[in-house]
Amino acid sequence: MDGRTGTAGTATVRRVTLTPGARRVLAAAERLFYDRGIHAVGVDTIAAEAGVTKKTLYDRFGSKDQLVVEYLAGRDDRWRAFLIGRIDTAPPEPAARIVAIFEASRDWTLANSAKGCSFVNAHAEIGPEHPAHTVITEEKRWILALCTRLAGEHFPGHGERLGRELMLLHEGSLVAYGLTIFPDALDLATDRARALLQTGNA
Amino acid sequence: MDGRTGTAGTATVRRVTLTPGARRVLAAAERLFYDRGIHAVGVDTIAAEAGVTKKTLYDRFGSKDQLVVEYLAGRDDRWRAFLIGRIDTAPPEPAARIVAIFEASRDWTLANSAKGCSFVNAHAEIGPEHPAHTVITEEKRWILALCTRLAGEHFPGHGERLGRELMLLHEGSLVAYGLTIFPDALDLATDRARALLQTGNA
DNA sequence: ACTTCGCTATACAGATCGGTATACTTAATT
DNA sequence: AATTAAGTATACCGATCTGTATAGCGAAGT
Repeated sequence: MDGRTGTAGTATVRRVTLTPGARRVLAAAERLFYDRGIHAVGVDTIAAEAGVTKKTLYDRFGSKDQLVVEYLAGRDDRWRAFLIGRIDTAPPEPAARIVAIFEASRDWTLANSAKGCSFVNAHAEIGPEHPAHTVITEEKRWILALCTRLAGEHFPGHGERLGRELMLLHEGSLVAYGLTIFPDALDLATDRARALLQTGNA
Repeated sequence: MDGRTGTAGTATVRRVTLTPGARRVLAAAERLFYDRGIHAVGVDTIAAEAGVTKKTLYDRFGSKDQLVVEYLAGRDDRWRAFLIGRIDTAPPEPAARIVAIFEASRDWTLANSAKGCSFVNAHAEIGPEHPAHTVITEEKRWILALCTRLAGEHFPGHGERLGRELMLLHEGSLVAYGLTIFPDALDLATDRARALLQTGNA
């Protein structure tokens, strides 16, 4: 996948050349931003964690804002690629693919999102004027569109409604897991999605 | 309700005397913290917005961390009082009371939470070591316990599972609304909750 | 051979951060 | 009449913030 224009890509193009130093900066930023929050982490900390000078960081990314964009766009890329891989290897029936979404989300979240959805968390810290804001909203619209399309194939005429209902379960499970409200949130959401697809409107 | 020990109260006690100045500080902090995020707002900004000197702010609250605690505890108090009022005036049947929760959440959110749940958003910014962390988790556990209890009265033996499923819908709707993924999230969650209570396990 | 690229090292700028100190005022309490 | 509480005004502290400047180094490309 070149930049962000592939099957899973968005309109946001990768603006930075990922030199070895830039890669380490991005890796450090992803960890620190997610764990501690965007505003709580300074560029000095990121540079130190990456074992890189601040000049390298600014030569590659130009600003902290842009680094935030790359942080979210990078997670977006990897998550979409992961999800698409799971969907492609799932049975072709739309219901099975929807279930595959929830199972992929569970596995991804267990491995990468102990504090919940990184996009939701970033949204809490930045306003609409921030260049990373569209990355957040587009990611959510993308999953919604995916759920809606598959739900429409499964239950023609009810794609819109079912897609949104699936999104409620999906986003709810990430919050419940991230805030440790209850432990089995990710599996519970999968169960509920399955039930929703069987009855259509129970 | 005295402090935070009433019907809707938690273990967190109000540690500050709410003098007129302190009230304006808290009002300004609530608005700024919610709109811009906790780390993005400085104490100077809050004091200026409240029309108060920084000394007054520190005389009343002692630290920014404590002000964050009061911010979240205050929202918690008002939201719980609002919700309990709605539940008390709803029909006594547990199903009707659960629906009342979702309708109350919708009305409260429309009036106070354009950017989604303030506790979820705060959780994105602070770690477990922050004194406000327990305010967040206790608020979520409280609603979960409330849903679980009512769901158990409605469907004996299935309170735990139904309560959690209701929480998925509730938290999901706040995210979907706060990130404007789709506009009717709050009403849709109410519909889904109603359906869930009718079939029990559809 | 010369230039460009990616990088280190260090120092610095101006602003803002959370928090404190000092001195004064005003109103209510005792 | 003396004290206390709640407040203003202002100045300051050291730390940290984002971002820039200067100088140099080694490897790769032309």
